[in-house]
Amino acid sequence: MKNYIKETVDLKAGAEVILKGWVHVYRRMGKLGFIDLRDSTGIIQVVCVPDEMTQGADILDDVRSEFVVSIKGVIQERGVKQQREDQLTGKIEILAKELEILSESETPPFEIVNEERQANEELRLKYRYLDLRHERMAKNMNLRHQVIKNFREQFYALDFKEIETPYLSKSTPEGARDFLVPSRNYPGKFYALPQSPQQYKQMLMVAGLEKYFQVVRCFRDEDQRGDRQAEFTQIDVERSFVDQEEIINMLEAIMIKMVEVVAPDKKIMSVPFPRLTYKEAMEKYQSDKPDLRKNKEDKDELAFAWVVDFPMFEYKEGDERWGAVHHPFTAFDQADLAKVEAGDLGEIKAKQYDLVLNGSEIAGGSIRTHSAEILAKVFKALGHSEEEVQSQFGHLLEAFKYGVPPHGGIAIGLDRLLMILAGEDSIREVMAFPKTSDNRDPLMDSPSDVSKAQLDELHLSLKK
RNA sequence: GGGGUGGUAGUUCAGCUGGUUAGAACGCCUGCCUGUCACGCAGGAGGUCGAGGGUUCGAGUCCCUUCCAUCCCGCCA
Repeated sequence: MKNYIKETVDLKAGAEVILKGWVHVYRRMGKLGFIDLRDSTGIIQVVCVPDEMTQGADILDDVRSEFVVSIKGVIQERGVKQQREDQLTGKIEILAKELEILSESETPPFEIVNEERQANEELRLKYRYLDLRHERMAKNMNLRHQVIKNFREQFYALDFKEIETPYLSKSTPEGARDFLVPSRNYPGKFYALPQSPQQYKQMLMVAGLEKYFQVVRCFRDEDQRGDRQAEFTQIDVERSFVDQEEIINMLEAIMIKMVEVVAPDKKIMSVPFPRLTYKEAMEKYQSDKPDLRKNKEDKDELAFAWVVDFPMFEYKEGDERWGAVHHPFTAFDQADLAKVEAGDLGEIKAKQYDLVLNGSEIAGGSIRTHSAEILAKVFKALGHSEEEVQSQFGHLLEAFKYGVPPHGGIAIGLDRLLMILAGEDSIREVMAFPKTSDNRDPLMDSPSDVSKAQLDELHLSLKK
C-alpha cells in the first residue's frame, strides 16, 4: 500500500507516510538530496538527509529522473522561506527515512519536466507512455475521464440505459469509407467497423428501450485533420416519443451542467444557446458551424449555438448524384413527401440539428423517419435500387414493420468537445493513443504486415 | 489525389549574398556544494547537417531526384 500525494496535505506534521512514484526532478545539494516525487495525484518535495535515514542513504548517488522509488518518511512543515504558495503541497515536505529504487529509467528521449518545448509529434506518439507523463497531457486525460463520468451520471439520472452495440458490423454504402474486417468463416465476405451505431440504436428503439445512450467508438477510413481521427468517440443518444425541441432542450441542459461541474472556470456566452437556421448561419457567417465568440483569444469563452433547418438533401458534384446531408433516416416535413416522390430534392428541410461550439460541430442529430414506406421513397429518390436497399437497409425496414415508435437522437463528438474544453488545437491531445495524420500508430507500429498463413486463413491474397 | 511549410547534437532551434575546426539552450556524464525547488558552480561527451546525385577551388547553404514529418484542400451519410 502507499499514500497518494494529494492526501498528504490533509495529514498533520509528524505523520508517517509511504509514497511511491516517479522522480520528477532530483536536486543534489552536497550530501542532501531533494526529490520532487510525482504520482498520479500530484507532486511533493522529499528531503533526503543521510543522517536522518535508516535505509537508502547509500543510494542517493544513484537516483535519476524518472526512476520509480518508494519512500517512507514523515510529513513536516516547510520553513517560512521554503513555502511555495503556487503548489498544492507547497507548505509541506517529506523527510525521508527510507528510500528504495523500485525501477530504474533510461534517459527519456524528450524532457518530461519541460512542458514548453514539445518534441515533434511522431516522437511523442512513439513514446506516448512518456508523453502522457507531461502535466498537460495528464490533465487532458483527467478531463476526459471527468467529462465521460459526468455525461454518464447525467444520462443515468435521466433513466437512460447504457447499451453496447457491435463493432463487427456491416458495410453501408452511404457516407465515409468503411474499415473492413475479412471473415474467416465466410470466404469473400466482410464485416465493417461502424461509422456510427445509427441503425443499431434505431432498432433498440423498436425493441422498446425508449432511452438509450452509449460511449462508443466510431470508425471512418478517411484522411485525418487536426479535429478528425479515423477512430473517435461519441456519446451516442437515442430516445423514443420525442420531438426536436425535446432533444435540443435535454442536451442543452446536460451540456450546461457538465460545464458547471467539470469546467467551472469556463464562461458560457449565452443561455439558452442561440439558435440559427442553416440559411441564417450560411448568410451571416458563411459557415454551418459559426464561431460566435466575442473574443476568440479568450480560451475560457464557450459560445454554444444550435444550427437547425438543414437541407435534407444535397447534390454531390463529384459523384453527380443526390445524397442525404445527415443520413437517409432523417425525418422531414410530411408536406414535402410529394417533392421527394417527384425527385425535387433541393428545397426540403430536415428535422436535423447540430450543436456548435466555438466554430466546431460538437454534436449532431435528427428526428428519424419511422415509416418504412417513406424511407423506401427516400432511398428511391437517392437512386438506390430495390436490391441495394434490401441488402443494406432491409433489416431496418423489416424492423419498422413491427411497431416502431417515433424517435430521434443526437451524438456528441466527445473528442472535439474535449479539445475545446482543454484549449488544445488538436483532437490528438485529448486522446490517449491517437494515430498520426496518415493513420499510423508509431507506438504499436500499425498498420503492419500479416503472415501468409493469416491471409490464407482469411481467404485473401494481396495484389502485386 | 493536390498544395503549403519543414528535416542541423538526445530535445527545441540558430546558422546571412557558398568560405577556415557547424553553434546555443535544455538534457546527459564527472566533480564540488546541508535548504534547494526547472538549484548553483566547474569541467566533459555528444553531429554521415534526412538520403542520393550535380554545380563549384570550396556546399549545412545553390540545383535535381528521393524519403520522411506536419498543416490545409479534396474526402469526412
